[in-house]
Amino acid sequence: MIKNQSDFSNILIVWYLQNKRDLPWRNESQPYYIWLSEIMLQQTRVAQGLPYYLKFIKAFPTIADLANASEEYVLKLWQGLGYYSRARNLHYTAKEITFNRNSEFPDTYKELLELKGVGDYTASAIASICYNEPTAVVDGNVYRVLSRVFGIETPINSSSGVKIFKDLAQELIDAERPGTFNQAVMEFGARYCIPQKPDCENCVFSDRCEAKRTGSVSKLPVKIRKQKIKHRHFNYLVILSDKQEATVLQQRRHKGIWQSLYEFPLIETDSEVGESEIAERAEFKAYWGKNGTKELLLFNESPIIHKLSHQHLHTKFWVVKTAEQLPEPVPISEINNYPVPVLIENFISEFSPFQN
DNA sequence: AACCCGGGGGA
DNA sequence: TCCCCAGGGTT
Repeated sequence: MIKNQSDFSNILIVWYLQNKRDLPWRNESQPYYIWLSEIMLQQTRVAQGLPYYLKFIKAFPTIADLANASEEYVLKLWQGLGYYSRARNLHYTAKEITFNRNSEFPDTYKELLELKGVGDYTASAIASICYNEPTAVVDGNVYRVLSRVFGIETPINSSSGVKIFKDLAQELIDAERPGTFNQAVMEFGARYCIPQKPDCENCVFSDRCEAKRTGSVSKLPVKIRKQKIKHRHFNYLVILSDKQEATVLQQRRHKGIWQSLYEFPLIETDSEVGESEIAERAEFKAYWGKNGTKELLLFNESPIIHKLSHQHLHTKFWVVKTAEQLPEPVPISEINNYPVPVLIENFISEFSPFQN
């Protein structure tokens, strides 16, 4: 077992200094860059978030640049990264700091926690990395490392588990270099103490890891509940104007998936439907008019199943060629300026009339 | 406490 | 297929 706090911390930090990746935000101490990277990496692998981080700091070198951008442009750059409320909250908070707080970034855990989109993890990360405040981070990596090294079987997503792991991490943190400690635990979890088949024999904690001693590495951390997948049926009306120079996009305003992103006019049904059902819907008839729809044809015969972590979207794209004047036409040449879900982006890139 | 929110990658 | 990812917000 680990004898004391400095024992765990020292072993860990030695490993970290020898094995850490050279990531761009590790060369920064400006809170804006650390904040940006932490928001982007929430529930997101470094490999996936990295190109977005580089794109953002290039487009928005300062927090004021971000604050002065339009939400639509921020969402466009965020497109494909998922969890779009992160982008909306990021933009909201950039404006809050720039315009209401005299461009002064909060510099304590407590104040950071008040920012929209900043929870316990992110506030701890920024406070420790930027301001040397000894506040321990607890993310998926920390849960895994601590549950194994200390043999803790309390479910990580129970209220008692959250407190137990936070308290333990707080006991273990190196008060002299909290930012290094926090990043070290996470890096160790991400690169060595991995979910599946970690190399326990050569681990720096091999002689004191409780899970290794009891052979329970593969069972830790314990996690309860599994969300069940919900199936939905989407029918998109891909409107094509007479000369095929314009289409129609609508913004998703209500709460739910893809809030604030754009999509084609949507008909959601309880089950898969055919052409006759679509033709009866008011949403379709709105593009019918006196001059008549010239064509209604199905782009994909079998539904495209777009899989989110908690929903499967069975999707049909219905191409509607109409002679009607479109209410708010979107020129095809501008379609790529709109932030859209990956499901829509994939269709756009495959649908020949939308290619230049 | 339970549920919602994306998309991608690894085994 | 299933799991998980440098989590946070809402109800």
